[in-house]
Amino acid sequence: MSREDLAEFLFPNITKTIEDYEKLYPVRNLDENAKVTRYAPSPTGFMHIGNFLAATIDYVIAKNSGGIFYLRNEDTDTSREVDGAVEYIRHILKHYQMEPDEYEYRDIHETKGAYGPYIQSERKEIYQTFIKHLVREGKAYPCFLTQEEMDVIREGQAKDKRRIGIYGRYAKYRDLPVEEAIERIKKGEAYTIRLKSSGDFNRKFKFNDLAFGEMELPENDLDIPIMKSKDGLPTYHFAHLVDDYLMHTTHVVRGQEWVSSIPIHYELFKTFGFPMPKYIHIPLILKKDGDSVRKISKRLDPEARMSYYEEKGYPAYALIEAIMTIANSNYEAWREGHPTSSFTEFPFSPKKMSASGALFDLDKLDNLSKNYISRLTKEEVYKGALDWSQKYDPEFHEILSKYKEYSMAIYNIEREQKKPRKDYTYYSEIKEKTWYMYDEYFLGSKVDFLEYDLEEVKKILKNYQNIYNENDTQEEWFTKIKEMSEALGYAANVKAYKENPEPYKGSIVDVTNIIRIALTTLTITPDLYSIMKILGKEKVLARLNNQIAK
RNA sequence: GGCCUGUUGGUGAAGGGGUUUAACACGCCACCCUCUCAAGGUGGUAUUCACGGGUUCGAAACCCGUACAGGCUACCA
Repeated sequence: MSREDLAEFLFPNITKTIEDYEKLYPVRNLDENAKVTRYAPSPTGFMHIGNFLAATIDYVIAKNSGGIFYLRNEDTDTSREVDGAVEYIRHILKHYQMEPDEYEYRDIHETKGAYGPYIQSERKEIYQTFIKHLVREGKAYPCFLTQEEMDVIREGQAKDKRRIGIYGRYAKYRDLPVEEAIERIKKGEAYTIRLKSSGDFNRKFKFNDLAFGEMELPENDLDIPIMKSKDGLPTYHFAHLVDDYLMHTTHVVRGQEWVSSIPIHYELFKTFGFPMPKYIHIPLILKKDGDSVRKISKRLDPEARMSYYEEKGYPAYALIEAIMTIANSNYEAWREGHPTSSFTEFPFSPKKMSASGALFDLDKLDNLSKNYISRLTKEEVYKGALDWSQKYDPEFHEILSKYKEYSMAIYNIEREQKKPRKDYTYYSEIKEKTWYMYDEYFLGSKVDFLEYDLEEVKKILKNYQNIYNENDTQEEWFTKIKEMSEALGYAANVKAYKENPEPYKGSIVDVTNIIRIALTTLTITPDLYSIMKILGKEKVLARLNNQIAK
């Protein structure tokens, strides 16, 4: 019996050939410089910030070159699959304006692109066609090693300080006679298909990574599994080969943790004689943990998950800016010169990427976000707050819907000027900073005048009630406050008071603080005059009366 | 243990032999402005580029070694 027989026995239903698929998926009709990239996540139900970095770079590279950015669902590990995961990815990509040109969304029955299926579990036949070819050529074989046997091998290798893995004499089944293999399978023994590696670990090859530059790596000599026993699906490495070949990916962007797999991929592509895509291995996003630094972890670090940024309500723009700064630190300088350009116009350079991992700087993100929100119009801020609260704070959402103009007036305080206020870092902060403007929240909260004497407080509030006129200009209003302060024994000039506090009960700061507390419960708010304008006469008087009546 | 990759401030980093007394941005600190804030303004914030050696008239930059850090070492991606 021959290898041909083994191939037929293993894959009796596979009738297509590699050539058939090559015809089905011809070279893409694109410009010479157009790049084809993909975002290829596993549907595990969350998105890691590192994956987001990769996706962003993928998107920029494709769009910047007039190429294609497609989404491929890498669901070969059925045990890790989570319901709704792809739907989540779809939402994220949409939210960050990185919608793929080709995709397959089962949940909404939508698919686009001529190089599909874009879901790996639907590509089983394709993979098996390539595997069958390898078996026929004697470059892959069924392996009957059990998990227990492999554990023993690994332990032995570790003990003897040998390299770990299935290679050389540990590859027990690589030369098993075809008859015996068929017999074992007929008996129902579980098997994987392994690559029969022809590499030599002591030989090096040169590899050019677009980010790292040239590196020298040892050849792969591991008989790595290419097809799993459980469901006949390929492993990542093999799917990468087949998919990126057939889908004509030109640039693979992935995390640095993959550089150690390059020898495997190099051998795989070489075995088939396929051209390798270009690789851009991107820095890992790290996290400070005590004195040391480690890869940011979805389990330990909330900020590793994209959902963290959504929950807080960071505008998509801010996160993209922050992530682009990590990709290429000259991005900020470019942005200064191109304030209204899309990030996709940025001339991204893989070489300029840091080779060492980057700590994600939340302070920087906050700053970017704060600046961005400050440049928005009041309508845009309102929209942002409305969208965010709809999902994360329904009660606040109701209030916002009810008081649209009123809310926008709040957001407009010191906004329409050259240097606008920077109050809000993210949308969830808006409620924290404006709640007292709404009676729904204000009326139920405690008003605490701190260490101020309550009789004095009432006196000040009564006086203020008398001079308050909702039609005053800001200047008129402030002049009145000053006059009132002096009349009550408070210094109108803070500087003078600080230099010589003796003759006074306090300063105008105390007076305005008391009014501020009465109106908002807080000592820190935006400009009082603006707040009263927005609250309106009725609310202002009611809030003052409330305290006087106590 | 093996293989690979890194190492410039609190953070992202620029710089790839002399123009660096190490850019820029964020953060932090101080002061000014000021009704509290938020802003805004001014200034400060690495005597030095992990360490040791070498090459050179000259090194953060080039070479070698060491240390340290990180990644990978699954029928996970």
